[in-house]
Amino acid sequence: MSKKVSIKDIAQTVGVSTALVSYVLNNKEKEARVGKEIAQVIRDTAVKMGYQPNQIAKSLKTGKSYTFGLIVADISNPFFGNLARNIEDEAKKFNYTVIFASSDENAKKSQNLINILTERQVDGFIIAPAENSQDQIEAILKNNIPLVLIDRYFKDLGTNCVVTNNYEASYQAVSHLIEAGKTNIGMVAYQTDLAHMLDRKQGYIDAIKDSKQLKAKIPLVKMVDFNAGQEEVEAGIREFFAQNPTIDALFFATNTLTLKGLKSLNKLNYKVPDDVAIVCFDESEAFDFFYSPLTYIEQPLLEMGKKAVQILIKNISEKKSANMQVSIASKLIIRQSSAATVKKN
Amino acid sequence: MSKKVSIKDIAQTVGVSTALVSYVLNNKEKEARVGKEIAQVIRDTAVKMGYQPNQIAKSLKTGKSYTFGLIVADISNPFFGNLARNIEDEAKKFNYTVIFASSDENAKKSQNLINILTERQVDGFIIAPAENSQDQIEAILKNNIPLVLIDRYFKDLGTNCVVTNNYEASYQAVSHLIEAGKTNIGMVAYQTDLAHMLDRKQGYIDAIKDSKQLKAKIPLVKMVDFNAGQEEVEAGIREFFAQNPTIDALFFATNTLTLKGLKSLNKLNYKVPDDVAIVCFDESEAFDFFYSPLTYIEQPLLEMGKKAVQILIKNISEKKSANMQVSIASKLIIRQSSAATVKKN
DNA sequence: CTGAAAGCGCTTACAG
DNA sequence: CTGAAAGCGCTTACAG
Repeated sequence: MSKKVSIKDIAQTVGVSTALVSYVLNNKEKEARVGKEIAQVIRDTAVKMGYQPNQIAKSLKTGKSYTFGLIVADISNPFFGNLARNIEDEAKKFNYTVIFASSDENAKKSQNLINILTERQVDGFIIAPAENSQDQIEAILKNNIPLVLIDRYFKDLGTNCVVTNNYEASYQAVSHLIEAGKTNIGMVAYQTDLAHMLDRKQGYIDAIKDSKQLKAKIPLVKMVDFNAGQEEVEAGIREFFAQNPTIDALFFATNTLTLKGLKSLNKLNYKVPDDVAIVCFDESEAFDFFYSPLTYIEQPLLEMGKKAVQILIKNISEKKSANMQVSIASKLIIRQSSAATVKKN
Repeated sequence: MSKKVSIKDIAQTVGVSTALVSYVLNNKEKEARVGKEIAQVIRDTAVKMGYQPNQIAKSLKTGKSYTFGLIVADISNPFFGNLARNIEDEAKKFNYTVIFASSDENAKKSQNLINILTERQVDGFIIAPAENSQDQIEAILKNNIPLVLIDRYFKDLGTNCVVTNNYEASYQAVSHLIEAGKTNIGMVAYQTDLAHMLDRKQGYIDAIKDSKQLKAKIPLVKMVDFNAGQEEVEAGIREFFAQNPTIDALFFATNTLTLKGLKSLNKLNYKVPDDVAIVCFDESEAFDFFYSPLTYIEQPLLEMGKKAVQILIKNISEKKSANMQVSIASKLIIRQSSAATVKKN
């Protein structure tokens, strides 16, 4: 029923101009040198009338929305859910609000989301870019909208980005498997040109190639489509083993791949770690409950989220700030699934 | 570099008034009876100039932001992440955008978020309310902002809400345990007055009391604080068993409780289902990987998300639409963790 | 068929 | 110390 109260209503009630009310309510009394008593009256009246500022009007006038857009592949994936939560918390510290959206790894959807968010005048973007969305990212830049890529990035674009050390982490994880005595380590990865995935693959490949221990230094990578369901992953893994019967360890490139992969291994009756040792990128509650707790690469989600927001805020407030490419170290958590091979004799 | 192009820029370029441009770009040519050729010129020019409407300005004028606020306990909890995703998708169908926020079950944070979102002129709220936030919900209503509660609700308030059939689902789950031959079924729940939790508890209690099979019809409920960490839950469960050594089944009230509970059982060396059978509310990827795959209550997250959005949109568009309380049936997924007791002789 | 004008709720030089 | 006024980018009666 009650109409919303505006600055004008307060001004009329107190008997001053809207300018004064605005100054006081924005704590600019000193700059504007507003009388102390009248300031107090304005403040009290605002409270009494239940005034809530209209951010939309403020935004239109100031050109700042104190909002930014977060585009991830899928907010229901706990990896992104956690990232989103950390981003939300950090954004709040700067009085920013987050509009989130899921692109499903789909460039068309991604473009659509970018348009919607741009029209809503977000002050900046944090994006985990989908494949083939490079031109969209460039367009944002050309529009002079601050932007930070997260999780993924584009090598050719010198944009801000915050990622984990994909190459090194993979290299380390695979080296760990080699040290554990595994001799035929396969990798299961997504079929994509996105740099983070290529880095993970390259880390795997180089660890194999650099190894002193391995006799056969032949990388074995199985590619799976981004939208592959349980059946496709299962078929892929079956095929992988058929082509390479001597595989004794698998390195999974993401949490979603791992979950589907583990279910596949169960179905195919491979025992972890005796038949196949496992290491995977990302974490999941499920990894703790697998009969052979998984060795995994823990990404620094908290630091990544924080850093992304900080860079974005910096870009928003400073006219021309240099681009930053930040890589934050992840951590290999070693558990049973990669236990050392017991020598049989 | 390039300044954003406005309706005024287009008007000047074409040589017409901003009114015409507005009509055309909003597809109101017929109502405004704009000339066909000039309409086409306007459209072409808008595209050529790369025009993107300023939603903020639109909102200020029309009083509609096409945005709503989603407040959940924690977006990084997959339960809420999934809900959020379904809400996002449904909202998009109505050209709505979602601002999300996490309250951490904390009334103070919740109030803060509501204020922020109200100032941003959201057209409505979808809220999984925190404990003791009843007055906040009432305040939203008094402000005439459309609102739908989700997951949880307040019995005294006749607000819109979309929940699952907590009482019946619990009743059914516990009855299932009784039928499986369990004789001392305990429940682990959160200590809270929130109605969804009370309903789950009551469902448990009544199933015990109504049972024909059970000799001892004594409900055993262990309460745990909402913010309890792994240690507290573990201590609670240890205590629970100490006080009730004959417990042979546990019913967990949520996914987070279940995850901590399972870890506790592992530590305490209870075997599922032989020492304790398990049934839990909600689902989790982890449940598939527990050595004894869990029997759980699957909530209809897709339908809940959709329905909540639909009710909200209806409330926004219709001046005075009746409140709706919707309960959607969940589904008991029966697996090994609640396998029937084998009679020993 | 089209344009001039008011106004959404704010902020902020400017003038006094 | 305070007020009148312009203007952010739009929409929408109103008048012609």
